[in-house]
Amino acid sequence: MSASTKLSTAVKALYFLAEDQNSAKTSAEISKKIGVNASKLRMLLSMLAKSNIVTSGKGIKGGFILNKDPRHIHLQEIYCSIEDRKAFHLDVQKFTGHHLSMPVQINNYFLDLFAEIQVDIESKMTKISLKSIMNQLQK
Amino acid sequence: MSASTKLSTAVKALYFLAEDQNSAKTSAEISKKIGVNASKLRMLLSMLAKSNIVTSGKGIKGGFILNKDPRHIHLQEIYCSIEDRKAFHLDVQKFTGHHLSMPVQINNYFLDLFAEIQVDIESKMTKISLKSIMNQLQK
DNA sequence: TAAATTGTTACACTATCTATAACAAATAGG
DNA sequence: CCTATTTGTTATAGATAGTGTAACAATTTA
Repeated sequence: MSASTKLSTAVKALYFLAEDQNSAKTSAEISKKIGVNASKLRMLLSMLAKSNIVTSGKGIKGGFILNKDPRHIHLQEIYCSIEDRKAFHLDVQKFTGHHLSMPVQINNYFLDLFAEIQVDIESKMTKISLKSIMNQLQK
Repeated sequence: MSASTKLSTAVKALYFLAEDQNSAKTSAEISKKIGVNASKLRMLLSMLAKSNIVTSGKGIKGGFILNKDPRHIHLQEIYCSIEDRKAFHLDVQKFTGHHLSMPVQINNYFLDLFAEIQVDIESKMTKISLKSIMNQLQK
């Protein structure tokens, strides 16, 4: 599952949970609603539980409940919870030459450039809350 | 080869060609210089030739020559030449439900968001020329 | 004790990536 | 015209990663 698919899947699940914060929803219910395999959903939701974005419970009365105000859940927070890699991870060809050789310098140049882009994207995602997405879609 | 590796590899090759625009360099020479397989380099360079960023010639006196002023070659141009996909291609989970269902709406939301990020990145890459990279590395 | 549900691991299948090889087509020089 | 060289493109075999699902221990409720 790509990082971007993970993110949109997590938002779909959280959106569904946000619609009713009173009763727990099972992975099977969420799966039916958003069309993603229940086992995969549990993998994502267990990570969101570790970040306290949702609470999870096992057993007959178990399932997942949103644990925060949707106004205070931001895309950046969701992303960090479910994905280790940078949002727009980029790699550069390794080159085992002299540390000041041109290829090594260019690798470093691109690492810096990509880091800069990463900062831009993170600042963008930090400004987007689950609530703002919900408002926007209901227009 | 990932899109980002392609880009940094192309820049390394172009950098090398920019250092001497008078004589053609073979893929074998470039390969030795930047540590990338000659066959792979030819694939990249043949695309750059189709975009007229380099010229290519076959035979004994053949090879590649930079065909533009490094001040007028921009990252965006290099990227478009060697890669069809968007720089930061992101995908969203397909969901074959009602066209106004929540999952479909969220897919569309993310497609828009990612397109917006793409525009930001392209404008950033448009401002960076090969010459500016060369200047920066020689500091 | 039984049923339900999470959390995690495993697994077979597919797809993608990687690195290199191979070779036709074109070119230059003699 | 012949030979050596080099690009441009295709193929290919092996490795790596992604996908979708299943399985099941651990936990919880009743």
